Amino acid sequence: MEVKNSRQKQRELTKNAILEATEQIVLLEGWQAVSIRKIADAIGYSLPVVYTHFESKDAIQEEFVKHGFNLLATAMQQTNEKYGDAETRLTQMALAYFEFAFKNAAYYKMMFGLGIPSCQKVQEIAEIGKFSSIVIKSISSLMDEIDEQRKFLKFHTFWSILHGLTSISMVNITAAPNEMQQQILLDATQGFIKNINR
Amino acid sequence: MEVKNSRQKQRELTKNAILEATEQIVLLEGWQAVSIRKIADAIGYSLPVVYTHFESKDAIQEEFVKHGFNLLATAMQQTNEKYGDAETRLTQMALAYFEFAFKNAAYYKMMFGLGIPSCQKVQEIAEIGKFSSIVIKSISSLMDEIDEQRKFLKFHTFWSILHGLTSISMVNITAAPNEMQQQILLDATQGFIKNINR
DNA sequence: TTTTTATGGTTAACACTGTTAGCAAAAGTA
DNA sequence: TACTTTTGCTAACAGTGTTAACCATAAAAA
Repeated sequence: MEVKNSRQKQRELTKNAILEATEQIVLLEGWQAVSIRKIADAIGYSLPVVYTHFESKDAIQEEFVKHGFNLLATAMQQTNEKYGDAETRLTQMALAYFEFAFKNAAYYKMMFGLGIPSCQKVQEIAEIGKFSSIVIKSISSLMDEIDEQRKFLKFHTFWSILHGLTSISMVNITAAPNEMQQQILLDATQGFIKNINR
Repeated sequence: MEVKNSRQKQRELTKNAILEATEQIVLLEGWQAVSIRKIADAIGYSLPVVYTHFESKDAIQEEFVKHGFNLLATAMQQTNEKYGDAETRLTQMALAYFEFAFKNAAYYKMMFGLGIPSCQKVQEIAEIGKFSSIVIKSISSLMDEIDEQRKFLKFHTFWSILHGLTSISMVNITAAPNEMQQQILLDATQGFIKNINR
């Protein structure tokens, strides 16, 4: 047990207040709406006080990224404990991951640096159609069925695999070596092709 | 053929100059380093001139997102034409996608709103370890092998699938319906599990 | 108890950012 | 030549992250 005098206690309290105030803004308006002045306003102190607890705005974000990964880890832990069979366990973990990301969208976006495209107009960019039609054509030549919706589903799956690997490599989180990245790509593609006709 | 007087010609020229100047900055320092004043400086005009060609900074970005998807589409097209066998064609497309993303990293990041995490410090966040160790444990219970590196590879593959689907859904590019997203998730997970022992 | 010393907090400023209003000069049209 | 339209400018507004200079007040030393 460490002894804390009232000074240290006070410091910790206002540091927590900063994080809570920031979370309020993040959840309501997203990280891009966070400003040091807003935080200072919310905790009832003047602006430079924030800088006595965090050396920059990035430092505050880092704290949130850490917290986000902690939340994700516990969500996975809980799912892990709930199911006995290894296969359903992994499937449930996939669902839990997905659920986490959308229930904590603000956190997830911060964790992976997502969110610049305005989320509204991007849907209307026609250029995406060119890309998807080419890939869909290539995928459907491997499929027995000709159901349009299943083709679209498979395309979305394939694209997700590609984009996921790419963006994780790009943010360089796990710092996997270069030749491994290619192996991962081929590994995932193989699994996709194998499963293409269910 | 439309007749363009010298006024329209001039307008188009400076518009192109804006895009080229912006590209220079984007390629050298990334999109976050782009400012309207820098652009104006580069094209030798004053600041508000930029606003006579683009109504906002977001509009400029939109242009780049479009251009990025065009580049991606032609890369896929070229790969598509090069290979006869459907299976190798799809595999080569996966490789081409990956190559495109890293050769045009600045574009790719803009297209998917990637890049807030500082890319340097994120690697050192210990909290990621908790998450990955749990998932790796769950994956390895499905594997016959006990090679550490292969476990890590499989984890990376699984994570890529999850993150890819999540972030594409979150940016909401294709606007796939909600129940389909879950199907895609299960589809990809199934393929991954099926292929887990090669 | 008095005098330093450290500390929590303040205001004000710097150097930026995107965006817009108002005005002067140039170019095209009558 | 006189009038209208376009083009480009300076200056400003309202923000942003960050830091320097300063002032009380509380703790520590004399």
